[in-house]
Amino acid sequence: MSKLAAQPLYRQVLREVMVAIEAGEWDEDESLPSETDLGKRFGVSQGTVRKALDVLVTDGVLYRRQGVGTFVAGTSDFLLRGQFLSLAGRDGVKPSVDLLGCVRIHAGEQLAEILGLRRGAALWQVRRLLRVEGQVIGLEEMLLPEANFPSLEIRRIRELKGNLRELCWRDFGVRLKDGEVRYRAVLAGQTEARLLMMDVNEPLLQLVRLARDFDGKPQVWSVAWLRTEQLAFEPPAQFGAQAG
Amino acid sequence: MSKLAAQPLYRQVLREVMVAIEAGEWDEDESLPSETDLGKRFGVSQGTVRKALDVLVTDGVLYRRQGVGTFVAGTSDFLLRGQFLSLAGRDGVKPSVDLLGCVRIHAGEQLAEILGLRRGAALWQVRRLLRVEGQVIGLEEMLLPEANFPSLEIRRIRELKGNLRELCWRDFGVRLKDGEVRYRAVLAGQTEARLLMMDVNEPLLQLVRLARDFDGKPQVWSVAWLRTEQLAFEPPAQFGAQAG
DNA sequence: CACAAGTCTTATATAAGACAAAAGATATAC
DNA sequence: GTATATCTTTTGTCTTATATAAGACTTGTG
Repeated sequence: MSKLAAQPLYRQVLREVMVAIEAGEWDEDESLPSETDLGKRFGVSQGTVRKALDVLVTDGVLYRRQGVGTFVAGTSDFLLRGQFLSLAGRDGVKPSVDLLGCVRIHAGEQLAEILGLRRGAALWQVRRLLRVEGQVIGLEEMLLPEANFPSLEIRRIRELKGNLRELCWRDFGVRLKDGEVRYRAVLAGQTEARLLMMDVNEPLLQLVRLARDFDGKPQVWSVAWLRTEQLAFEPPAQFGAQAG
Repeated sequence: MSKLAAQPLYRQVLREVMVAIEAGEWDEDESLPSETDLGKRFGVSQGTVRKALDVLVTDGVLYRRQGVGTFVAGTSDFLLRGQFLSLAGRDGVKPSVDLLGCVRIHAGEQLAEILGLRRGAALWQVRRLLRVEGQVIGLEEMLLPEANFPSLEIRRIRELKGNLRELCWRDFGVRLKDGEVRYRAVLAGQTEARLLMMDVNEPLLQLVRLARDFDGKPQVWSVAWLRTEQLAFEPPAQFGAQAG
């Protein structure tokens, strides 16, 4: 391991592992080499590798199974992380996704500023429909700078089953890190009502998120509108060892 | 440290530290003994203590400052964790709280089941109003079993500035752990509209949470209704070492 | 005396190595 | 053939040693 950096060893290991993942060295749900082997490779102890992997596990990049191995976590999709729960019940469901379309638009002033672009910059707008048991339950819209994702094709999105997150780093080398989500309650407008097959002025749960890459650069702006008459939305459980 | 338990050492330490905190051995923002000293006390090494504290830090029970010490985190209040952001802006504000009242009601069937009580069991209903810059922005309602919190007095709640969380473990020894929050969009009804000084059928962001104690027993059911015309709600950032 | 630079003490933070526990795979007994 | 033991590989736990950070204290200097 290079000595030049003034960073702790485990941070350097963390970085290297992250790079390897980004390079596609191990596929999704494929096991990494054992902590011991990674230790040999980087010239550090198993414990140090472990500490690095700990961070990636709590970040959701990896998951572990004792006695078996450490695996690359599926690059689960944007706002879809999280589940829907019936108002009384305890068991949640994940929605299925239908790609609606992918068109080229231009950034408004606000959006341009948020994404760090000049006004009027070209953007891809991708829209998807969320369903639970056939019922349309949500609409999701993502905006990506064309500069960073030059040849975004709907065909390719379909190939990856609409998983934009996966696509971003497979085809463009951009590994996205989730940002904070903001919640609002809004009334359905014309567009939403039409796509979600509901009446206007019905309440919708709106989620907004800015996803950045691991260098902190803004990459994807996404907004979702969810119908919550029958189901409530629950964001993904955050990790960290369970207390008790 | 007692050897009887078939749990890892650091879990036992974790438990003991938690008990000590619950017993009020160290006040809010007061530093714990050093990791080394705690190690002596429990008969384990500094590293083991550290691992236990790690969990409590990511759980938000403690916080650390290198070279200084480890401190008991303030028992910040329920749904108030989280902040409000103006729709464009990036800097959030925390709302101020006004206690509306505390009355004794009886559990309906559903609520009784959720809280693990018999139907019709007595509950305390506490209501609070949230304000940002004077503007009423939210209503919060909490329901606590009278059995576990026998003498809940509005005077006492006021004393602790409406911080129910603090009150729960100061006066009743119940340390609450946050549960997952569920989100919905609803329309304002008569009651909400009146208390929030708005029209009926305006959209409201509804947050529902079941808070349990550290033994997993359900303790407090809370619901909040938030106006999000001007501001969006952002839940608290979850911890875990920052990647890099 | 005032003030800044060094250094001492006490914290947390990191690293390595030894060992334990869990999960599969494989061999063995019956 | 099937159940049970044992072997191997992997993650998980724990200790010891050392590094780094932050204040307090000391000391030199105008």
